[in-house]
Amino acid sequence: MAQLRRIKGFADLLPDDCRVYAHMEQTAREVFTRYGCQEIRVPILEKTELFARSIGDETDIVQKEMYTFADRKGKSLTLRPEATAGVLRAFIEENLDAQGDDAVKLYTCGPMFRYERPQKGRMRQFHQINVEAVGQAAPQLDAEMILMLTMFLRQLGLTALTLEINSLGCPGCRPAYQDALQDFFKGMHKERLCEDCLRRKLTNPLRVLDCKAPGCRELVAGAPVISDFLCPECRAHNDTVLSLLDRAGQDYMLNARLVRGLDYYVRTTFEVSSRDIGAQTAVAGGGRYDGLVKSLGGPDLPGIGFACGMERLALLLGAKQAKPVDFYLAVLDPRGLDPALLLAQTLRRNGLCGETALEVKSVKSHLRRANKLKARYCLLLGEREIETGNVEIKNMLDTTQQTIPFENILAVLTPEEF
RNA sequence: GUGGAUGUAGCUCAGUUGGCAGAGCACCUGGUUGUGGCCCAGGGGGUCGUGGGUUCAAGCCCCAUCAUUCACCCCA
Repeated sequence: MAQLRRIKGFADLLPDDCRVYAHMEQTAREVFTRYGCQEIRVPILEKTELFARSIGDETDIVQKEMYTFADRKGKSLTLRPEATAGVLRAFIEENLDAQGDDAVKLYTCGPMFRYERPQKGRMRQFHQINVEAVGQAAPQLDAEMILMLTMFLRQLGLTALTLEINSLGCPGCRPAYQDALQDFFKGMHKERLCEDCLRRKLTNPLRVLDCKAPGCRELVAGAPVISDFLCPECRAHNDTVLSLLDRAGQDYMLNARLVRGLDYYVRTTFEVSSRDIGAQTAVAGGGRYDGLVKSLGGPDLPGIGFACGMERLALLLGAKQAKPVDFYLAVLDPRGLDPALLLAQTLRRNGLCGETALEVKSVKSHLRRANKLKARYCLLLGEREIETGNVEIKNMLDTTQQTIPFENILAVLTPEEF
């Protein structure tokens, strides 16, 4: 019989992995809370239309990467490929703007799904930590979100990262830039632009800027830059954001070719990347999406958000050690099994952390196990102890050892001691 | 969707011109009548991804297939 295996691009996160993921989530929670963010959890399954409308029909995500299927009544549903659409849907549906706040800041984390070929740092099911801030168009919010992201990453101990920033303009000024780009690419011969870009220059000329083909990069170097086309409002917005980052001591690089893959971004876009995790370098990315909430049927509110890829952060973080435990209870005589379990229960009721042996073994083998668990104390319960009503307590760190009456254990093993 | 690489013990991997299936780590036991880590000795574990083919003989050569992985693409 063939063994059942996990499906392609879906990973089991084992205990060693989960410690790292829990650490990321805990750090995010702690840092984001300082900024007034609150947690929200939304379904991972939504109507297909939600993603098609928000992410953009022309994007690769919608065209070929979504897990879409019909439910039992024929409704088209999709496993979320990103979090923003679902969070904003909830924001609208639950009237979260009715609180009278300047901006509603929400974070969430969980699995996302994209049907792509897996490779290093790219899974079909992957995990993101996501933040959305809705209700404010002020550039100060852009700066705050970027600073919050970098504080989070620094708190995780990650420093060898690059922050890149760009402005994509707004519906007012971007068309002029797109026209200029199209003009620029119009005369380009097939030998110079790659196949994809020949198509892109008509459908979404901004994407050509992001192409990694050597020929295209060469060409793009001479292409018009968005900053020359920004309207006065976008320019002022961008200047304020950059100035605030400067004054906050935040390093960054301007990247006029930074174009994000989702259609809804306007003005500020940003990306954090690493060279140390393979070909997929982006660890976090986001931008402003004024207009998106309205286009999803909500009030006309501006917003900005970002996502962090947890798999990619995990590649940078490395393994996290298992925590030591307080005790391990070794049983050397069958009559000790019941008392051991009850004793362990008492210790745990008092806040201690540890395990009890479930079968009788040699002292040596018990101590080896205690050592492996990194137990601070190994309690021994054998024939001698049972007959005298004592327990032998061995301190695993300094190897000292004492015999004490069963009922006095808590006097020795107090939580304060740890 | 396209291209490359790799599938041998729980893990990481050796395996020569085709000739009895190996190491390190991990695990278990012992070295101490009831004392861990270090050290020493011993031990358990493998349909060599799967199915065909060539051969006296295949882990090794050929074909197919599945899986994994890296990259393109795209993105977190």
